[in-house]
Amino acid sequence: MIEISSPEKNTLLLHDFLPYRLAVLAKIVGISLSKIYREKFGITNQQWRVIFALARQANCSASHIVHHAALDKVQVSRAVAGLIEKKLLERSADNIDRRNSILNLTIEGWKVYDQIAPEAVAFEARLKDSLDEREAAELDTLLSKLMDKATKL
Amino acid sequence: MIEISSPEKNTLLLHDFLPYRLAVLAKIVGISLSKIYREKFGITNQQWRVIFALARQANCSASHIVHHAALDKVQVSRAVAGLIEKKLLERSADNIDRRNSILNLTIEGWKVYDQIAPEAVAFEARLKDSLDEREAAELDTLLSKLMDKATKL
DNA sequence: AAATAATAGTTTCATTTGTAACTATTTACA
DNA sequence: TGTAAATAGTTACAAATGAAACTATTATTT
Repeated sequence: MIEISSPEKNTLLLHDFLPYRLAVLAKIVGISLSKIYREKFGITNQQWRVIFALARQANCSASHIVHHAALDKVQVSRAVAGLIEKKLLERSADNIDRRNSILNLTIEGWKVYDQIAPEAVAFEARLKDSLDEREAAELDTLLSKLMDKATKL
Repeated sequence: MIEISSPEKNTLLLHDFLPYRLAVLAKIVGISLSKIYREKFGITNQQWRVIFALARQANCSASHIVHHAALDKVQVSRAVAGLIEKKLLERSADNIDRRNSILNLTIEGWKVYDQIAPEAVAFEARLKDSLDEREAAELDTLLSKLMDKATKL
């Protein structure tokens, strides 16, 4: 039996390697998106996620954000400090458990959210533009499956 | 006509937001994968990409790697310097155009590649484990489309 | 041929990030 | 009750990163 030799037989193709593709795609998308909140409002990606999470759920603690924005507690702590300094967020004490802080967007914070959110939605729509409805649904399923698997590796 | 009010009508769901999902997935996958080259060989992600690119194409310049490993020239410069120090890579001069360097894996570099590559392939296979053949092909298509779109935003 | 621009790559410096150690408070348990 | 463990969050320090300035060489223009 003849073995057909191929130059790529044992050579990994970076371009096709799934972790690489995900990293490059996520980075490009992230940089593109960040222009919306960074250039206009001087907000970092982590700060944006905190705003995003607080818009969804008011009166929550930093650790709540940790679990809902895929940030670690140091990142949240720093993002919150930055947002408080910008007066987009305010912190009050939780008298039931004084380890917790209670976080809320300020009026200004909501204004920023209300300006960025529609642009973010539009950005996502443009990104998905080349996908039809079936493909978009499929993408959703595939990302969920991969996410699920990745957290169990 | 009655408009059904939904509490989420205008609230962006971070969890469903495509750029966020891509960022989180890529990060988790990347961290998981990095254990293969980081813990065993003390190699960074960027160094790994350079090795990966050089395994594919020997005798190439740093700028060739820039274009084939999604790194900028500073990242490549630093990764190359680190790999030379580890004696996994060697640099020679290009006498036709002396601005270029000519990069090659050393024997040691190939040994490292030969150890990591199969593990990387196995890692990717595990990640794709939950996808059937059709889904894997679909993922490929969707990532290509998104990548294409993202570079044009 | 001299001056200018372009390319390849490196270095520097300021900012960001990650890890670990820390404070404060609450919970568990012996 | 008192001591240890757990949780919430911050701070400090080292390492990684990004942007800009820099060196060296080659290409282009006049």
